[in-house]
Amino acid sequence: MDEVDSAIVRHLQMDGRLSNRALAEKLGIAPSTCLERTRLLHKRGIIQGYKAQVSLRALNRPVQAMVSTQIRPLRRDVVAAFEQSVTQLPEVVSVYTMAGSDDFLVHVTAQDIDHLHAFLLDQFTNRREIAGFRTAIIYQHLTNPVLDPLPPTAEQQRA
Amino acid sequence: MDEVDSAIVRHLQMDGRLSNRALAEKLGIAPSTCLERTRLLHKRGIIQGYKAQVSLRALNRPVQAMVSTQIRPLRRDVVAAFEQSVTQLPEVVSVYTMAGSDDFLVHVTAQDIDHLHAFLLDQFTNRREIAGFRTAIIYQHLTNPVLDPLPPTAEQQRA
DNA sequence: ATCCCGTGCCGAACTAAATTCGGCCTCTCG
DNA sequence: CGAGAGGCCGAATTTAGTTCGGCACGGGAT
Repeated sequence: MDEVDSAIVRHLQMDGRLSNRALAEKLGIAPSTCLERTRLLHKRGIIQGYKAQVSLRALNRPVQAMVSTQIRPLRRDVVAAFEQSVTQLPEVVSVYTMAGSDDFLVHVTAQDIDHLHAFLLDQFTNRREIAGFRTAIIYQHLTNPVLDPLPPTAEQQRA
Repeated sequence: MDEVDSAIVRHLQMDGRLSNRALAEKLGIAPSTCLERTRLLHKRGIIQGYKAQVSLRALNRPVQAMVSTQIRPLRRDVVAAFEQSVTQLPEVVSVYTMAGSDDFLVHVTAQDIDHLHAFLLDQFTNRREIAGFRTAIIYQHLTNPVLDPLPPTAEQQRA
């Protein structure tokens, strides 16, 4: 993970479809070298994949909310089942498993407030393991375009 | 936005580097047609771009936390300035602007707990406009791989 | 019913990119 | 000082992206 690798990661975070040639040119290296580097970044699991960014508005899901959720009993199998099933609901964008008074933060999207309410009544109120939840509307969700690597720890250096 | 468009969106959410030819073959349409469709999805703003998914662990940032933040005064300019500056900090993954008792949820990453603590002391404790914040550690963050479009509203139908 | 036009799709031709691979350079270790 | 490994390069090949002319279908007007 030298400076070239980290530049590759930075560029591909901004534009995941940047062509290998264009990327090579930006970095001042040969396309074949760039390809090799990028392949290694995949193999090492540093680059996990590529995703299209889709407009929630265009998908007709302009309403977003964060649902703070507690489940009981807080057992391994119950936690795993909750994460697994909730993540796959179409209204759910992502699930944060938390330490603290809330066990999960569930980021959900809906067509409008009525659908959000219906979704919560159907999927949350009904579930036995859900001991309680609070819903907060999200006005806006901003994302940092680039996450830079940090210098490796002493432990990672040795590996 | 017919069934073909929505299939394109679904596939590109799962694999943003899927080649046009491979995508066309999956859908049973000609590459030229598929290219045309995909271009229109960009032009309409439905597909906003592509991003490489990077492993936070490989980037040496295994610790994640959600920081619930209140700012005062809750004025437009103060809110905008906060969002803008915080989103660009390297430790920040994303910022949710919220309704309710917390004004923001800030998703942050760090090398370890010590760095997280230092980051909060440097960037949050110091700021005048931050009236208070609570930090909760994130054990895990799962993401739904595919967000499907919802059928259009009556209002959108007319457009 | 028929003609006309617009829309969308197809596939061949062309342009450009991805990929492979042999060779070279450099650095390190014996 | 020589041998080997690693990494990089660039030409050649394979594969993909892109353009464009033409065809088919469907709707509306005559």
